[in-house]
Amino acid sequence: MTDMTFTRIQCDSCPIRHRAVCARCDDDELALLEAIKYYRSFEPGQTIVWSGDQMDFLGSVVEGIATLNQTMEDGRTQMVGLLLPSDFVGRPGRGTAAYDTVAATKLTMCCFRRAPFEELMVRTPHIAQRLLEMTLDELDAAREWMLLLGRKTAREKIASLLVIIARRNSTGTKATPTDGAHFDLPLTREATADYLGLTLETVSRQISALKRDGVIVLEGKRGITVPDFHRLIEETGDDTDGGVLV
Amino acid sequence: MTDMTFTRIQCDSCPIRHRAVCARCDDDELALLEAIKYYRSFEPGQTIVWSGDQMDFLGSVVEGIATLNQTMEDGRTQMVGLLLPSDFVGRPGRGTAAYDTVAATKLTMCCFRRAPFEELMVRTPHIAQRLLEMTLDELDAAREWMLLLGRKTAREKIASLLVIIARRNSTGTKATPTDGAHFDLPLTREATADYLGLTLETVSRQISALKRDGVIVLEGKRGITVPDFHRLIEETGDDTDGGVLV
DNA sequence: GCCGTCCGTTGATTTCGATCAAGGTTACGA
DNA sequence: TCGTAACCTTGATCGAAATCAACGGACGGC
Repeated sequence: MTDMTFTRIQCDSCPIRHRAVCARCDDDELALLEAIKYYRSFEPGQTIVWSGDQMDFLGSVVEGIATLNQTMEDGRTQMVGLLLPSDFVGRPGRGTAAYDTVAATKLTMCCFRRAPFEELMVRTPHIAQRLLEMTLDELDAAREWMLLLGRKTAREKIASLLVIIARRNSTGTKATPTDGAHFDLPLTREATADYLGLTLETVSRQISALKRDGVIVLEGKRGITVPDFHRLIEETGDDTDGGVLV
Repeated sequence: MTDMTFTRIQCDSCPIRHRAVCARCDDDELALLEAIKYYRSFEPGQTIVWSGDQMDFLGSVVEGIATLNQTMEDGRTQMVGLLLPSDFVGRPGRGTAAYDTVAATKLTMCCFRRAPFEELMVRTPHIAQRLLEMTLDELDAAREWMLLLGRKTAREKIASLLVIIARRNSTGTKATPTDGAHFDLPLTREATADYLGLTLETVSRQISALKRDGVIVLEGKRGITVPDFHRLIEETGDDTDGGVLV
């Protein structure tokens, strides 16, 4: 299989085409994007970019999960971004990474070389408009995350994370999964702790507590089944009257 | 003074023109913006928009301070946005507010009616590009805030907030104020607590502690002088090697 | 098979910030 | 001038999560 064929095969299912920058591109523009596009793979735990490094590409997650992390001098770490398939990575107009970008699982990214992408963006207004929409969505997610970090209890934090993962896993954005939903927690206890602003011991204890109380069922270390999804949502502390907003 | 005159006078010093959406507008476009623009004033404590309400305008803060707040069912509140003069409010493409927007001080906003503004945005690509830049800046700020909420101690949180306020107060973005910098904390202890994910008692205690340790000097309840700015920065827990990034 | 490493769990104890409670100060209106 | 309400401070105590510590299971290499 040649590189070219590989690229085309990926492209058919590439979320870029469907949910990200090219959502409204015509064929000519898509051809230009194809020309500056390439794929990269990473292993779990591998750091893609270090904070402060030059970052000569932008891109989207095709498969797997990446995280953005901020670390203080003394080692305290806070995750500030969780990138699932179709999420965009990198900031147009700035070539320097502000955060460590780390592969949490086996990861495939679809990258665009920075300079030609930014050129294309200037010539193609709806790319900036689409990126604006995506960035506003990310800002909303960040603000919900801030409520979680600042005001929720450890138990509510865990429940909230499970709901977020379950929702992104089920088809359709923001869909409420059916009862009995099953999914894998894609993060280690430590990464989960960094997401939630907790220690890994507290994460472990609270997951055990939710299991003990029958809110979730564990299969192995990572597999999770939710017998009653509404019950889990109640544990998050969020408004239960459904996500009308966002 | 007629309304029209008032508008024009404000416009000369209106941050909209200089730092927000019209940064690169030509005269025709500016004239269009003028036509759909109006000013609104609010008193401290007044809620501008409630979460879930219809929001038929977008705009910028001209003078004073507004906050975005998220509240849980049981009353726990987290501030998720602090809007200083020149900051943009509202989300193009969504007419429903996601957060409570509250005036923290006497406040003047410059508003654009939603429908014509969004029309103008479609016709004028660099407005979307400018808004994208601003939104990315806000996202960066939100992520720094997440580190603060998730991993910093109460003392570090207070110090970080003081640095943020002092920097925005001094001329030039991200400038490091001179030693002896003096400014007013524009938030009540309660609003400060909602910003930092603390209780108002803890805020009060930590401010007293920083005063006791000579890091800051208080003048009245809100006035603050920083004798040694570098000393304050050390208290934030952030990298001391200066904001090379952002 | 055995060893070492990584990941996760659980227990004992400590600690930081929350909570409960009491006053103090300032501003403003009657 | 006094009274009151909003805002702030400080003290005593409590509790949730951090920290310190030990252990167990899964996996991979030798």
